This record gives sequence, C-alpha cells and structure tokens, in this order.
Amino acid sequence: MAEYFEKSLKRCTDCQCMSQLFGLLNKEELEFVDANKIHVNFKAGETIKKQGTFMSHVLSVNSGLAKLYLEGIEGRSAILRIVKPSNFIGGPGIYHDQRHHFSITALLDSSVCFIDLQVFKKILSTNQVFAEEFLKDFSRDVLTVYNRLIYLTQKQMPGRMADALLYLHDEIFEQSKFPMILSRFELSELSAMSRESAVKLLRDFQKEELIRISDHELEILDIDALRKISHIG
Amino acid sequence: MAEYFEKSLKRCTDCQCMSQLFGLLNKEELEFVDANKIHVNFKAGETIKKQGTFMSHVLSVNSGLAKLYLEGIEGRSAILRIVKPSNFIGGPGIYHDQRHHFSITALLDSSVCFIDLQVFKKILSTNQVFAEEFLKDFSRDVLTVYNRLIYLTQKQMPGRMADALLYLHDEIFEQSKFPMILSRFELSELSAMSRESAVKLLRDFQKEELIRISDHELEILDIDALRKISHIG
DNA sequence: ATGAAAAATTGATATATCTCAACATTAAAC
DNA sequence: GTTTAATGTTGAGATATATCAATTTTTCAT
Repeated sequence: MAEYFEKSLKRCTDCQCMSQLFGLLNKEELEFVDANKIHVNFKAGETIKKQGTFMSHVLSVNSGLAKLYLEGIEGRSAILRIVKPSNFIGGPGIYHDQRHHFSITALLDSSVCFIDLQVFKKILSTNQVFAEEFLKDFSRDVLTVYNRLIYLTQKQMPGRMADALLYLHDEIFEQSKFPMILSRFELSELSAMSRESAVKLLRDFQKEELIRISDHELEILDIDALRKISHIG
Repeated sequence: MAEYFEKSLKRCTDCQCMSQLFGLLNKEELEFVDANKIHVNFKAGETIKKQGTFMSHVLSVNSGLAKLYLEGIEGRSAILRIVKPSNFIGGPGIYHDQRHHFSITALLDSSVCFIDLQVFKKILSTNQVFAEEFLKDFSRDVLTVYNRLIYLTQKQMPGRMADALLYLHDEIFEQSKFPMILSRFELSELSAMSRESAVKLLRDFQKEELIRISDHELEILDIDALRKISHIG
C-alpha cells in the first residue's frame, strides 16, 4: 500500500519508468504533462482500455505487463502485442476518430499513466523532435502488424506457435527462461489457432525437448530448432 | 503519346487528380512540390515500387489502378489494398527507416507522381493542417490493416472471398458491375487462400447466383447475400 | 480446507483447406 | 494466324485444423 501512494505521488520530472518518447521533453513540458496526467494502478486481469471507447488520454505503462489485442468476430480476439514497462500506447484513433481501436488488459499488476490527449497533441505540435519520435514509435507498431499479418496468414500452426514463443523470448523477456504470463488460450490468441491446438503444439514442443514448462515458467531449450520451425512455417 | 507529354508537363497547381491531402497546400507550397516531383506513367503489370528499396519519394496516383501488397514468405504476397486515383501513398517507412515496406504494381496503365521525401517532410513540419491530414490518412490505412488481420484470421474462406468482393464494390468501384481487374490468383492473395480455392468459391457464388462473371466484368447480383456470407464468416 | 469455477488436457471425429495433376481456355509473341 | 506461355478450371486425395466431449488439474472464493 505504501508503494501505491509513493508511486502515484511521484511527479513526471522524477519518473524513472518514463517511455523513451517522454524523455525527449524538457522540464516545462514534463510539468505540463504532469499537471494533466492521471496515474492508476491495475490488478492482473483488469481491463485498462476497452476497444471502441472514447480516447481521452494516451497511455504510458510504468510497471507490469499487459496484452494489447483486437476484439474480432464473435468474441474472438487477436493479441497484437505485449506491452512492457516504459511502452507508450497511442494508436490510430489519435488522428482518426479519437476512439480506441484495441483493448488492453493487465497481465500482471500494472501501473499506468494516462496523459490527456489534447495536451499530448499540443506538445506534438510544438516539439518537433518529440513529434518525430512519436511517429517513429507509431510506425514501428504498424510494421509489427504487417509482420503479424504475414505470419498469421502464411505460416502453419507450428510456425505460428514458434513465432509466438520467439516473440516472448526476443522482444519481451530477452532470456531463455521466463514466466508463463499467457494462458494457453491467450497463446492461441497470439498465434491465431484454437486453444486445443495450442495445447497440442506446446506438448509436441516439450516432447521434442525444444521447451520445458514447469511451475509457471517456460524455458526455451533449443532456440535454433524453434527458429527453424518458425522459418519453414 | 500526346497524352503522355501533356500529363507529364502539367503543373501541380493545375492538377485535377491531386489527392485530398495535397489540396490543403497553398500556392507556394504546391510550387515547391511541383519543383521537386517526378511524374511517371506505368503500363499495367509494371512494378511501381518494390518492397525493401530506399524510400526517396512518396507517391500520389493520378490515374489508373494499382495493387499494394506485402511480399511475404516464399514468394507469397498479401494484397493490402487497391490504390485508386488521387490516393496518397506514404507508409511506415517514412519515419521508421526510409524504406518501402510494401510493393506496388500497376493493374491498369497508371500515372503516378513521385514527391521528394525531404520536401514532403519539410512541408509536414511547416503546415500543421497538412500534417494533421497526413496522419489521418496514415491512421485510416492502419485501421484497414487491423480489419484485414481480423477477417483473414477469423473468417473462413467464403467469408473472406465475400469480403474481397465487397471491398471492390464498396471502396473501389462503388457500383454493382465492375471490371475484373484482379486475376483469380490476385483475388486469392487478397483473401489469403489458394488460387484453386478462389476459383471454386467464385464458381459457387455464381451457381448460387450471387454474382455473374462475363467478359472481364463482375456483377454483384445479390449483395445482401454476400454481406450475410461475410457476416457469418 | 472445501467446493465451485476456470483452465488445461486428451483423443476421436468432422471439416476446411491445400496440393497435385490433368486439362481447357485465353492472352501474348512472333 | 500460329505457336507459346500464362491463366483458369476441375476433381481427387492428402493434410491441416477445428470441434466436440470427456476428464483432469489448477485456481479462487468462501
């Protein structure tokens, strides 16, 4: 509890978990942000943002982990990416229609800053370097989706599951042993297959000793083999 | 041939086929663009831009039609969208790495303007309204890809093919009878299936009298039924 | 600790989809 | 116009994947 208050009282100018993007702001701009932000803590499982709702703020994740996903047809979702601490979250709604076009749910207890959208836009229009970096960030996200579209439509299940695990390894945890933050069902949403198929593939991967799963931890034993599976699709 | 020269000599300030985006520029800005653009005519089938190459210019299509597609695994492609006259084409490469992240090939004889990227960026940084509209355009494209990702991964083949045809109807031609600019193979690339499957679905749709194909023209006979197929996936 | 709910597992079966191979038609090149 | 190449068509068979139903394990609230 002590930690809760400490964090929420911390000012942007002292923040250690700021996204690279906000690191480009000067002191006055940061104070402007600070005066127009809301800081909220979420428990694992809670919805941080719901697709379709009005976008009043942009987000910056200070700590924890979350999944960012598209809600599709008949309740099915596609996880676009995992959100890490210091990740900025804007999205195409900023300029299109001021709505959120994806949902975000906390996977771990997470601390999130909500920065007023108009304030954010104001700074974008006055700070050239900031604007440029924002666009870089946005563009990177778009390329991730391009990639995802290709691999989800052109690879078979083993390749897609390998890609999902490699994504967690390469981009999220950056080590061969990491906590299983995603349920089998969520893994299936990340790799566009049924829950049962995800279970079977993980079992196969374990049988072939490519991975080991125990105590809510996943260890990648043979990353080269996984990369090969990813490669051959 | 006369037409070729006439078009290529036309100045931006007199251009009738300018994208909405460039319509926001004032006379001086247009003259700046005019002085730093190249105008090129392409024959149907020619490659306008190749994925992976250096992005020296952004594009604006004056006339004709083109396909914009991602080159994926083992030569397979995914068509992202059809480019119409007056469409602006930038892409995530502008801010990410100055490379093209998709390829563009002319479907019909097409006339395309190439605007110097640095000039384009310069105007972006000086004309607020222009910048805002550019971002709207970019964001709309991103949402198209979100949509595509969902429908390609969560619908079955009949729904995907219905979506492809409805896309041509609703967004490209806006009438129930239109020229078959895409081969069966290209239609399969638009709906993420094999060429043979695309052929079969079109045959099925024809048998059920939802569409009619003759003389390089496709006519949608029962759009409500198509929408229903799209809807049920 | 206990029971209820949620998640994971499994194998059998049904279905969707691709691949292959053979052939037909159309467009392009000479 | 004839030949050649590209595109389109078809059905059969193989394969990938989803669905279903039954069971076990884990998690969570009381």
